[in-house]
Amino acid sequence: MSPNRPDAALHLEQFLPYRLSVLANTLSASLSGFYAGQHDLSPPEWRVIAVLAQSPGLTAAGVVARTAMDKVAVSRAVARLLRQGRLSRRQSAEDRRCTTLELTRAGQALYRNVAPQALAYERELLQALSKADQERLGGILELLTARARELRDGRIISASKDPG
Amino acid sequence: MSPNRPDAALHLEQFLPYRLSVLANTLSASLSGFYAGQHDLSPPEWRVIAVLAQSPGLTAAGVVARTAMDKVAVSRAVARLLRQGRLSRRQSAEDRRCTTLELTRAGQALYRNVAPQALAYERELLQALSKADQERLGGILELLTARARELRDGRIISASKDPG
DNA sequence: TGCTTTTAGTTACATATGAAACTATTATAA
DNA sequence: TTATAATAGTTTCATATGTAACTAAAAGCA
Repeated sequence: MSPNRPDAALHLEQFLPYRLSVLANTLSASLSGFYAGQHDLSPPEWRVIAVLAQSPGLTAAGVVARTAMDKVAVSRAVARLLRQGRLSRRQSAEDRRCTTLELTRAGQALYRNVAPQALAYERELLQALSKADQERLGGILELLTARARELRDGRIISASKDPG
Repeated sequence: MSPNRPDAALHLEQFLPYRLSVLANTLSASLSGFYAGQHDLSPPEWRVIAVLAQSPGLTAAGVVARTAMDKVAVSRAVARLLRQGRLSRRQSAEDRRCTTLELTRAGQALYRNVAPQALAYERELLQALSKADQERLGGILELLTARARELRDGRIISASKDPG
């Protein structure tokens, strides 16, 4: 990848991808415990609900495009939400391959119930940070996410030139 | 980050736990592709290697304590690393329940090979950020992780008093 | 038109993961 | 002591997840 001092030690608890993974998993465990315990809702299902609350009438592919979920996850979440009566779908007339998705009344009620609690959770979390850090965080995540995608997609082979 | 009233809409792509999850998963996919492709090594296995490189002679429980991994994951990773000859273990004389773990020469060689590449990857990633943001990030992650654990363990019920 | 490719979405399979049960050993305490 | 609880680590089982294969419909194109 890039030639650093080849003998630099890696300290796991200081390693950024590891730290992000631990944090994200901790949050995810809290939240999914809450979704599951209170509402019989898995995290992928919640994501689908949240996205459709904002953008009713999306197709499954549309949900995929807006959520970093893969299409199998979306397909399964949608199937379960349909069974639960939280979602309805209608085959498109022009293109009979796709179906558009909408929240039912029950789905909308669920969203109105869960969304404020999720936001309250986020607020509690952010109170760990100063106002200044809260404001930086959004930008930092955006930059890191963009870079992570570039690295994953191999658009960056090795840019660093031993910056010392 | 998000100025939300109790009835504010939740926008998934702005929701901190979601964003962290997407970022962590992207990084994890890159890295585990690399570990697996180049070294036949799973992420949990890599974590065990990294921790033992720093702290030889830990028990499995010691690895658990230092890594947010659960004991089943550690047990499985250790079993596989033993089979691969990357780890050795010795039953403790005082307490015959526990075994101490050490990297073999092969394990050490693997660590010396992978660690610099992982660090290089981290460096590439961090170059997305200004020097100032790089320095803030560590502190932010520490604060968020601590708060996330408090929330998960229920030590905080609801502290916020509508700060808006 | 008819052949090939692409896209939407589902299903099948193989692997990963975590909770809980289990084995073996040590600690506690009546 | 000897019953009870606690700890280290493994195994079992049930679920989650991703890859690849599949079906159906549409698009490209010869």
